[in-house]
Formats: sequence, C-alpha cells, structure tokens
Amino acid sequence: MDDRAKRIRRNSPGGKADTAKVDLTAVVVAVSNNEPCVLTIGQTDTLPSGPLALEHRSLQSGLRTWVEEQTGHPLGYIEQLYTFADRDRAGAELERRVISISYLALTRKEHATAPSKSSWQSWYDYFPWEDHRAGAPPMVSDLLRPRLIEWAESADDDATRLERRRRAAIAFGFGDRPWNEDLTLKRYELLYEAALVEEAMRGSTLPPPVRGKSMVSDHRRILATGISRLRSKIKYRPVVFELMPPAFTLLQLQRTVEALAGRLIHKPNFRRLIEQHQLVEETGETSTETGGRPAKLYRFRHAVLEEGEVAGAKLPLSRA
Amino acid sequence: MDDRAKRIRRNSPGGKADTAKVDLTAVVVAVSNNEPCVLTIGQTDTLPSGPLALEHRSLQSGLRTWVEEQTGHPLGYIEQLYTFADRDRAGAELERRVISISYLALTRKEHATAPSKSSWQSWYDYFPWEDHRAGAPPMVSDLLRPRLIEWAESADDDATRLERRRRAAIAFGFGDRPWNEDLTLKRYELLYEAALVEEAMRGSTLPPPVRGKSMVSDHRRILATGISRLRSKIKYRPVVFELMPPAFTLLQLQRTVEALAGRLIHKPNFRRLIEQHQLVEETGETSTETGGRPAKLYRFRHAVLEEGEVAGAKLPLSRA
DNA sequence: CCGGTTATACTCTACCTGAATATAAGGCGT
DNA sequence: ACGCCTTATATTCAGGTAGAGTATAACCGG
Repeated sequence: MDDRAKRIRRNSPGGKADTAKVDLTAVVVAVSNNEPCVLTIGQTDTLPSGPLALEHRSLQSGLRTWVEEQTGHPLGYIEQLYTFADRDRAGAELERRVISISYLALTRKEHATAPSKSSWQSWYDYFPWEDHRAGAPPMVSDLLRPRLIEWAESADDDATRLERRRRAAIAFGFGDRPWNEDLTLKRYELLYEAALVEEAMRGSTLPPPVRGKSMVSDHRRILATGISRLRSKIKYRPVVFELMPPAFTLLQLQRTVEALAGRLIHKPNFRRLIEQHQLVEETGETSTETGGRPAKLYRFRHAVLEEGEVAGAKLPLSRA
Repeated sequence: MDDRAKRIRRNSPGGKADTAKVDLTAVVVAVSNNEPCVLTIGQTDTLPSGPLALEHRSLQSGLRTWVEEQTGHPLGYIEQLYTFADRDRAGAELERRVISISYLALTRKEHATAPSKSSWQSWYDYFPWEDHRAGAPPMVSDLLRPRLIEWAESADDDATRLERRRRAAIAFGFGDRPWNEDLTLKRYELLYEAALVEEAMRGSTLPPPVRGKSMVSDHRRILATGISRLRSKIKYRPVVFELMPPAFTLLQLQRTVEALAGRLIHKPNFRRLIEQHQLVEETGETSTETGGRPAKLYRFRHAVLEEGEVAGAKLPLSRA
C-alpha cells in the first residue's frame, strides 16, 4: 500500500491535479410514428446532462435525477455508454479536467409526467446519412463519397491514402461492400476527422460541407455512440420492447426496429424469428387501425428476461 | 445556457461538491501455458492503477503511463470496460467521491521491458468456479449450489425466493440449464449479494464461505467485468491474436481460446471456422514440439482487421 | 362483390453448426 | 524395420437457421 501513497503524492504537487468535474449525459431514445427520436433540452441541440454531486447515491441515480428535473421524464431502462475525458473538450483554458460519463436510456414519449422545456428530435436530423430505409440517401454517393475521396487523396503518403479510402469504403459501404448500420459512430468519427461536420470546424467561418444539425460540445458524438450501441444491441437482446406500448401488432414492432436500424426487414422472417424465440404472446385483441385485415395484438413476454439471457434475437436484416 | 449555470450553482454550495478523484484501473491479460493470467502489483492482490493527472493527454494515455510505470509492461490493445462510482467504495468518511474508470488490456508476458514488482496470477485463483475445461468444478454443486439455495430460501417473501433461485440457476447453469461462460460478472455479483465472497464480509470475523482469493477494494469485480467482456468478445472479434506469439499452431490457438472461455472447443469445427474466415495464413514452417505429427505454423492475417469488421468469428463451443 | 390493403401461413434452398469418423505424419521403443 | 502412440489434417452427415419468394385470409371502401 505504500506505493499507492507514493503515487498519489507524486501527482498531486498542489493537491489539485487529481480532481475532476464529472458530467453525466443521457441519450434518451423513444420511437413514435416510425421515427427514432432523442430527447433534447432548451433551444440549442443539447442532451440532458448535469454534474455528478455528492448527494447522488450512484452514477445512475444522479443521471435519473438530472433527466427528470430537466425534462420531466422518469427513466426506465438505462445502460452506461462510454466515459470521455478529452482535455480540449471544454477549451484549454480550464484548469480542471472534465469527465463525461454517458448513458443510453430507452423510454416512450407518453411516459412524460410534467411538461418542460425539453423536446424530441429525430435522429436523422443529426445524421441524415444514417437512414437507409428508402435505400441509401442520395447524399451518400453525391456528397459524402466525393468529399471523403478528396480527403483521402489529400494525405501525404500512399499508405495513408490507401488506408483512408479503405476506412471510408468500409464505414459507408462504398464499392460493392454492404452497408453496416452498426457503424454509426465510426462514420461520424470519420466525417469529423475529414473535417466535414460542423463540430470539426468550430472557429472557422466556412459553412460545414455536410448537412445535418450539429449539437453542443461533443453531444453529437455521444448520440452517435448511443445509436451504434442500440443498433447492435437490438440484434441479440430484446430491448426494443422498452420502446413499445403495452400492446402492439407485429408490424408495429417491425417498423420500430426498422426505424432504429435505419433499414428494412424481411417481414416473414422477422415474424418467424419473434415467434421462434417466443418473445411475445397474444393479448386476444386485434387492431383494425392498419387499413387491411385486422392484426393480432401482442404483448412482450417478460418471462424471457428471466429465462437465460443467452437467447438473443438476431435480426433478419434484408439486403435489398 | 442559463439553466446550466443555475444547475451548477445549485449543487456547489461550497464549490467543492462537483469535484471527484478519478482512478484508472487496468485488467491486463496474458495467456501462457494454457492459463489465463492477470497482471497484479505488490504483495497484495491489486490491479495496476493510479489517479488521472492533468499531464495525461487522455484517459488511455494516463492508463498506459501508470501500467508501464508500475509493471514495466507497455500496453498494446486496450478497451474501456466500465466506470464505477460507488460512494461507499472508499469508505463513507471520504469527503470526495472516487470515480473508477477501468480498462481491459491484452498483451503477452514476453512484452515486459523491465523487471518490476508486478506478477502474473491465474484468473482461476480468484474465480475457481469459472474453469469448466475439465467439466464443472466440484465446488459448484458441492458448495455454491447449496449455499445459494440457502440464501434464496432466507428471503422474506415467496416472490423473492423464486427470483433468487431462478437467477442462481441461470447464472450457474443449475438443473438442466447450460453453462454460459459469459456470465462471470453476474455470477460474482450474485455471490457478493449472497455474502459468499470475502469482499462482501469485510469487517466480519467469519471466514468467507467460498474459496478463491479476494482482491483489494473492488478489484475482483473489475476483473470479473474484464473476463465477462473478453469471453463474449472473442466470439465475434479476432482479439485472441493479441495474446498469441507471432507464429503458432492451430492447437495452440485453440488452447488459448479455451483458457479464456474456461471450456473446451470441438477441434474440427474450430479449425473449419478459422479457415473459413481466413483469419490466419501459413508461415511455411512447422512445429514438432507437440509430440505427434508436426503442425503447420500460422500467423494472424492483419488484413482481416481492415476488411470490414463485420465478419466476427463465432466460436463453436462444445457442450460436452 | 371486387380490388386494394394488410395479416398470416407455407415452402424452398443455401449455408452454418454440432458431431463423428477417417487418414496422414511424425517420434519412440523393441 | 516395425508397430504403436500421439497429434495433425481431411471428410462426411444430419439438423437447424437465415434469406427469399409465394400463397391464402380477412377487412375496408366503393
């Protein structure tokens, strides 16, 4: 234990170096009208967040407190995303370092208990290149591809040029590569590195080359982290149901998954999968709101959560 | 931005509540002689760790600095594990909160550059119930099962009793349930909750009911987190190769994976998988050290890392 | 009652996975 | 040299899963 004391002494010449401000930030997700949304506060595009304080029992309870206070939304399911601590995050003039611990939360818009200054924004306002439900958006090949190639070519040596081209091709599915919806974070980081998004150009007077709303500080990166995590998680854990009403049709469920994944799913295979894993049970009711033949209503079988977390539903994502 | 100011004011009556000490902790893993090992420092069972300081450029670089200084091991592959901030972690008497950010690092023992006070310990010294390579260890059914059932029965109401039994059965594969090696963290947390491990009995004079070395502070929980993460990750990402020498036989590779997973793998299927995904290429050499027919030596095809991270090798874990 | 629309059921094929078996190529003792 | 032990490598087979397409059912509105 005496090296520990030594270490601490070594790094605390003034007794101040070791302290940091800790910020909790939430990516709160809901889906309505087949549109995946994130909760923001104020006029600016800002995620709910606040400093960790001594009265908070834990990180999670601190986060819940902040989000409920700022948005009137009590949170259900939450999971930790990532901890950032870039020193230049809040500008170099700050003496103290800022640690930012981010969480992903899944909820439903109806769960709000109080009106507030918060509002819901579609994911795809911030990431217009991420919605492939109607095929790849034109901007991917018309705008992003040429700009990324330009960026790759601007590298000093051949090796870097090659590597940049390959990274871009993998992330965005250029050439004959498939689109991988899970790579949202990689794509954003690539656009940032290539200085194609507004956040990478702060202080510049030029307009950002790529459309898509930006967010305060590094909140768009945190949102991208949340989207990436959620898109991969829905494939092996039944978390979608956190976003569903108590009773729903199988098509509603499918549309919700499609909204999150940003791509279409083969209907018969999706139903087969859900039934195979016995994720839902019929309520007995039907819904005629869909226009055609009435659809059976289902509810989530909460028992699956207890049955051995192995199951995990892989999604039959269509290649079409 | 003026709610932000308000929030900060609200929680900083003395200007002190918002600061925290940030600790970086590393789970450094290597495999040798078919035994998965973790790097510890000093006499006590302590993971390499140290406070984040202002001179560190980032969390990762701070961690690398600490580990290298304490153990003489430069780190290669690292990934963030989890951020803990339990208030009772360092005892309630502390004014300031401690945030603990943990990382998983993969390396090889040979990479040490300097001798030091650090040493390698087998995972299974800390978690003897996690090694199922020779079948389920007797202690699981002889010791853990009765103790966990006892704990479940001691609950006040029927619902809790049922839920505890089910959680234990899932985590440890009681009854006819399969053993799921990924649940290392859940198992440790369950034993902690049931007060069967030493860490849950600090301050008590009774001997801990379950064998297995304990660690300083919450380091055993952090190690469990690392094992869980690594065990699931080897199934879909080619990270094992970080632990392998430059050239190896397919059986050596298999034994390494088995050491990590704590269970055996079906040999022909394992080879088929590796070849299918073209994870390796022949070096042209062979090794006769294995006793029987000389085995071809292989090296990792680094190109797969660039080829589109989708691939992901699922492991054919044997049920036998 | 007919076409539009959605729901639900069924089929077919390619591929993946678990599992078992067969053959090859070294070392070593007699 | 021969046979045996050990490990390496190749092949096969059955069951299951995933992708994709097609068929039938039930409601609505004109």
